[in-house]
Amino acid sequence: MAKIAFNPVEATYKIIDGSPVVELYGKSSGKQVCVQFHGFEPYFWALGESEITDEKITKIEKHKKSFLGKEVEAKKVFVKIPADVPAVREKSDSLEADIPFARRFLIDRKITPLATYEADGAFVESDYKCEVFRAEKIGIVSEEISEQKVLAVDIETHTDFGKEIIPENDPIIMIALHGNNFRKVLTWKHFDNNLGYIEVVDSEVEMLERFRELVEEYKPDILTGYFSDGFDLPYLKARADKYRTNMKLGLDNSEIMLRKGNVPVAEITGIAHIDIFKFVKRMFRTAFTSFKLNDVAQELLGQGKAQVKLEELYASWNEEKGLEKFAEYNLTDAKLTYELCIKLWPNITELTKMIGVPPAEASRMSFSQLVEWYLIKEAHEFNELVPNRPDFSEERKRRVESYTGGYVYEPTPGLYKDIVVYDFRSLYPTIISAHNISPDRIILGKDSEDGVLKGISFGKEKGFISTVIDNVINRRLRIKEMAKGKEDKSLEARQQALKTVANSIYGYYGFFGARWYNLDCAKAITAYGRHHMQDVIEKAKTVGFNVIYGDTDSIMLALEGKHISAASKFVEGINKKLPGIMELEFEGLYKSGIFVATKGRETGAKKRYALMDEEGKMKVRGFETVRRNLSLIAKQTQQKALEMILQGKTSNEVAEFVKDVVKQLRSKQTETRMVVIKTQISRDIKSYANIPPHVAIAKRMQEQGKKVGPGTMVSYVVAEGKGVIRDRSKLPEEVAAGEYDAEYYVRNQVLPAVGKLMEVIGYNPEELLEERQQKKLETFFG
DNA sequence: GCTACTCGGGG
DNA sequence: GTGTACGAGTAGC
Repeated sequence: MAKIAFNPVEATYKIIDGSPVVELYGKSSGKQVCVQFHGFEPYFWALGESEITDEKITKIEKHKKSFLGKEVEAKKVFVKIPADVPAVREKSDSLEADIPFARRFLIDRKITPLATYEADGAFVESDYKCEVFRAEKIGIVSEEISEQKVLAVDIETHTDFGKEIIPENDPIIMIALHGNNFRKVLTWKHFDNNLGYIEVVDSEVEMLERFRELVEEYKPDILTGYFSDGFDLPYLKARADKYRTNMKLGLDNSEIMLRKGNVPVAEITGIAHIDIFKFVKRMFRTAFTSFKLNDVAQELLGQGKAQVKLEELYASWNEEKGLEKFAEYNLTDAKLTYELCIKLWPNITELTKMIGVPPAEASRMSFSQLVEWYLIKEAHEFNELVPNRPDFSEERKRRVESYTGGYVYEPTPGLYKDIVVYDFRSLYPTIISAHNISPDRIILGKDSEDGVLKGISFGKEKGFISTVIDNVINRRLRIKEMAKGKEDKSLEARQQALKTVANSIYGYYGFFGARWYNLDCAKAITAYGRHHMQDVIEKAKTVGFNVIYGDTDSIMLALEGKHISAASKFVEGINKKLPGIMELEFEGLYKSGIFVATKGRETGAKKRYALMDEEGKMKVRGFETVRRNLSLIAKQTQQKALEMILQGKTSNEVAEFVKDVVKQLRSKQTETRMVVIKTQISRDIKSYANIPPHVAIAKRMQEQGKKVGPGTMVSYVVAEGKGVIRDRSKLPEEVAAGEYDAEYYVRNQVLPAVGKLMEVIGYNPEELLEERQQKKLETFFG
């Protein structure tokens, strides 16, 4: 018998001689290994008294379990192979009959990917690309994780810029690889260069084969790319298919696997494929507005992509000229991707360890999935049975159910000075904990003791989910305590992971696809949230504060000459009376803020405001920010006007600025690029039932003999004329300078963008147009 | 207000 | 594969 220590990074299973064998791929003494485990039996749970018989059932055990607050006797029904489960589960009220086999193994054996385990057994013969170890026993050694070898991949294709990228037609012309002390750009045309990392082969197919070889030699544990689920890996596979060669990157010699669905996923057996774009997009969902590699890298790494004109690549390749800079560009993309993956790896690691699923999966999971898989893992620890997923009709029913959300205090439109903002720290998680909001503790028909909930209350004994969230919150507080004064990336990442899950549980209760879906819980949480908010607002007013705004968990007070310490003292008093771990905390102090009116009314718009801090940094919420189908002139005017107002410029100054923009538009001096609206064509032109402006443009482009299809970016300008917008839309090159419809841009773009701002500073937006009326009169009489 | 549609990331 | 999928914003009616 041999003993090895290893860190699993991937889990799957195979049927060998009619029995399932779990395979854990990972690292052992710096080398890739596949640890096989025989003898883990597939099973599911069945409720109810009735007898279940099926020839596929190998044995049935009886166990005492809890299920949604009830003690039940459940039958553990075993079958020979995982695929037997779907065939047998229909015969009873089954539970946990859809937990994938490899994941079931991880949960039951308490194996957390990336941690260190020891296996007893022996190496066996195989044709795999790594050694295969047959384990008799697997046990945890430590939670320590080993260093992972990361390889980033990026491809360039031969695509006419602006056209749809078609894998069947457009060859791959360069492939960049970037690892630790490893960089390479493969290509199949010779060109002069001083770059040491270029390797030239004779054809695309040779390049694909060389790529496969390089991956095999480098032996990465992690393969990463930017949007590689939807682009690089499927593309590599498609090109390999075309040449009837293979893209068998899997350690078990399997192909790249593409999961079809709404969201594409590419998988490689034994190597964790991380599409770092997906992870970034979830992690920074609210923090970033753009998720292009250049912007994300700029934000997280402080450096952007290599500056090239990508639209020149196509011709450059044809003419075999100027290719060096594109090779550099290609490598830079791979390098940035590599560095993003390295930088975010601690976060992926901590999420993996917390949720207990392999990194390739944890990195792609939505918030509700993270919560769900965490709860499934915990359920096993708590001897709880996992509820089933909703069926189609149940899901549809849930989709239309709605309920009251957070409390929003309606602001009085205006410009304010010296604003202090307080937040309830983790409002919903702390409510779940403090008020024991758990599906297994619901008591219907009884009001809560504090009088907040009517017709429902929650028992005193801690429930499953409220216990789980309690643990999560407490662990997070301990870690934050430990991390104090230190710069520990993994501690920071761990508290982030805990926060992510804690913050997602409320949304999970109300998510239509959730196993522990519970609208009563979701409603109770928001009811408590509204109660506590209203309570604070009322008390603030009582002691003489001017409450200007409040939304769900935050409240803004105008100091109006009061010292900030008066506000702190007030909040201290509030905190003493809040139940459990609930707490109101200081968020920030702002020197000015603007709140606008709702459309067509006098009342203050909710969720639409801008604040400016001492350093002049703006915090803009709810205004039209960066939407590409809004013209630049509208976006820029709004941004600038907001800035001026918050900096304390007079209403005359701001009005003059906007009037200037209007004047420029009307006097036809605005550059065409400022009035261009861009939209992409997504499908075949003929298949549109309705014709929006950009489709009308696309049709005309077709008539002119231009190739227009899915992927084409259509830019258009609304020109002067009669009828609906689509009849007046023209291609930017068709319009002469100043041919745009000034009135459209003034009234439909600029004015809506700044109108409400102008009202706040005492300007009737109509006044901004008056110049034209005068002009009209002049021309009439002139 | 509802429905149809687009977009994101990638070249 | 013992599974599975988005989510927000806009134009047109």
